[in-house]
Amino acid sequence: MASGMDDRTTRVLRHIVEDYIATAEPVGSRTISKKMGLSLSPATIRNIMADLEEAGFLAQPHTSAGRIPTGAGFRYYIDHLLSRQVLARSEMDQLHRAAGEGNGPGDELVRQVSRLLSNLAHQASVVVVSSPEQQVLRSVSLMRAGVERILLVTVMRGGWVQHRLIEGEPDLTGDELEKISAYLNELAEGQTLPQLRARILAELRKEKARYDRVMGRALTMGARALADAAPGEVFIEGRANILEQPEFAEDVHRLKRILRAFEEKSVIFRLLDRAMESRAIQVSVGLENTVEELPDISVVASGYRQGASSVGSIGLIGPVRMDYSRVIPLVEYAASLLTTMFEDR
Amino acid sequence: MASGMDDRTTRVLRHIVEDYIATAEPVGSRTISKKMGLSLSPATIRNIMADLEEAGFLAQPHTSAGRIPTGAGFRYYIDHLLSRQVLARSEMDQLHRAAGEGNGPGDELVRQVSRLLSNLAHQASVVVVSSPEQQVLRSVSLMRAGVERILLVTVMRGGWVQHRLIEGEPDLTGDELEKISAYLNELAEGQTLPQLRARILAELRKEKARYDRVMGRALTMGARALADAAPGEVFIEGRANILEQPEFAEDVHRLKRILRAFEEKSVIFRLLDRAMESRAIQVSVGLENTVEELPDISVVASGYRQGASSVGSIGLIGPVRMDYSRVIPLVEYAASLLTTMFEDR
DNA sequence: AGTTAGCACTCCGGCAAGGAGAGTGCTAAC
DNA sequence: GTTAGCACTCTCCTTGCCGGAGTGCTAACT
Repeated sequence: MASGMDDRTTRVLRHIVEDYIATAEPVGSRTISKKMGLSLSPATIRNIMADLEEAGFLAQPHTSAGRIPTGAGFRYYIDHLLSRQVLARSEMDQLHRAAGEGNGPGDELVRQVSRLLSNLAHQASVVVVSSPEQQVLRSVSLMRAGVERILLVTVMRGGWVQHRLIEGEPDLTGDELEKISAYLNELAEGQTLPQLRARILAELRKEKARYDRVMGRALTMGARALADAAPGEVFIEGRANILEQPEFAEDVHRLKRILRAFEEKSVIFRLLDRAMESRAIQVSVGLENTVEELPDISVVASGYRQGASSVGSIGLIGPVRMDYSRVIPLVEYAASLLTTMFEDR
Repeated sequence: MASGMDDRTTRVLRHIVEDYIATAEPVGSRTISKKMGLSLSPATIRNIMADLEEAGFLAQPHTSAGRIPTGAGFRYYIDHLLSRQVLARSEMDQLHRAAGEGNGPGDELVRQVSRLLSNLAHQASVVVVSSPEQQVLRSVSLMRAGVERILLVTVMRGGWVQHRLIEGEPDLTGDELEKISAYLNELAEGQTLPQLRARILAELRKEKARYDRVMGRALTMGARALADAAPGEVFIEGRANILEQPEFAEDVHRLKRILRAFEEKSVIFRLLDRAMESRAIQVSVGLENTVEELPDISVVASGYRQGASSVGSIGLIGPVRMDYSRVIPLVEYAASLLTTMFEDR
């Protein structure tokens, strides 16, 4: 069906989508005719438009307005018609610089890149960091954090730092704590969290642990602290950019819905979920994204990796009318930048 | 001048402010007359209103509209006329529960409380955490974070965790790192960051350091990592709540300005700056707050303490038309809650 | 002297009518 | 299959008008 369109028809569709992206207004037959160098008259374009409407790619807000692309129209455009823009040297440089500045622990890095991405694209940018469950540990440390409070700090490959508080631990001497910490660190290095858990349980079962007090303590504390899986994280930057888009500036209700969604991390998680798995860039248009609360927004996202395993994804969220030809390369570049940054960490 | 108003005049002002807070619309003489039990006729009220306008407490949007309070009007109301609402038991309980859930490291605690505060008040809530410079260290630890990368983790009293990356450190054996870490930890406990810096420099000057390799390394690394002061942090919760306020829903431009300000942490810092110093609650109305970008918003904030020293402040940001009688007790309670939470940490 | 009723006046908001502009669909001719 | 022409539709903007809300002023009242 979709492939049953001839070249001329698709060219018209393409022009309509691009004009609509540029102007945010319904586009009429005359405009397209001019844009195509008057090789076809407005009347002909109108016939083609009628066909496209019947096929579900266009819609009319009202009888005598121009056409606007439907979700399906955008989808077709993205899949078949889109020609990517080449990123400007300066944009790539800016992204690199942002990544360079974010040389703190992992979160600073992604945050900086995300912020710049959002400004370059004039959309809100979102990064999700997957739950650290699959990630590989580099080191762990136990630190005193208060009376009967101990902090377990874990550092993952790639520079992610996490900490969890263990409460109600009877006090230990500094020396004991150091020993316990060192012992746990030894067990942890190179393991994933589930592996470490399993390892701790295995060690606990060994007889020796029962006799060595320090070891025993280390293991039970480790088991306690790691009992429940750590959640992933979500960073959102450039919220104000979405106000740049006329569709949101006008419709306060939509704006409210999307800002509320930003406060609810689980929603964002679901939104970028698919991108994390896949290696290619993902574009969800309007209703396609599985989040009921936000039927009229698009998400362009791409996963980034740490070595072979995907550890998160970065993307943009905005109205369906987005400049995909520019935004898609941007997101892709940002994701690949993150991947390389994490490579040598 | 201000105190030169008789009781009747201030009562009228008070009713106008409260009615305006409730309805967000200019209020007329008839409304006030009714509200005061018709003890005064609309005509009399009009005369009083004219006086109040001359004194700068009221303004008319246009000739035949009612009056709305000016910034000065709100100021006077807050300083002299306000009667605080008593918090509902359930609200206090909710805040306590939020504080209980946030039993992770410090930031989770303030975040949870801030979020709930924002929902109870229907405003955006902001917490700033002062730069950790004045805070007292509980423990530090050095951890391996990558090739030639070491992470310095510091835990403050009150459960604040910070980490900084030290790059380009030649690799050490695990054993060496542990020793260095332990030594630094010993130096750090009970010190503030500046004290620790001074102490490290003093130790470095001692002869012994030159001979003990581990010690020497520990000190130079410590000096490097702590060279520049750590910045404070800012958390903003409940951004979407400001859309509840009709003044923002209507005026997209204002909305944009405030959302942009939220992305610029330094602005928020300046806004809550004053509250951090002072022990009492601070209310800045409109132009009073020193931030040029946001002349038409109010900030209600209060510092919270860790023992004797103030370590941050929590507050609400919204339109000048805020329900101060409710919001002020809320913020105060939240701040005192944070203070008690940090007490036993 | 302060308070009040009465009244003319102003301004906003809503509504209807009318015209311009944009764009369509259809028909008939090329 | 393409195009010109034309009638039609719909939105949007302007204009004018009316009712409502509220004010300020004046003159009468207590």
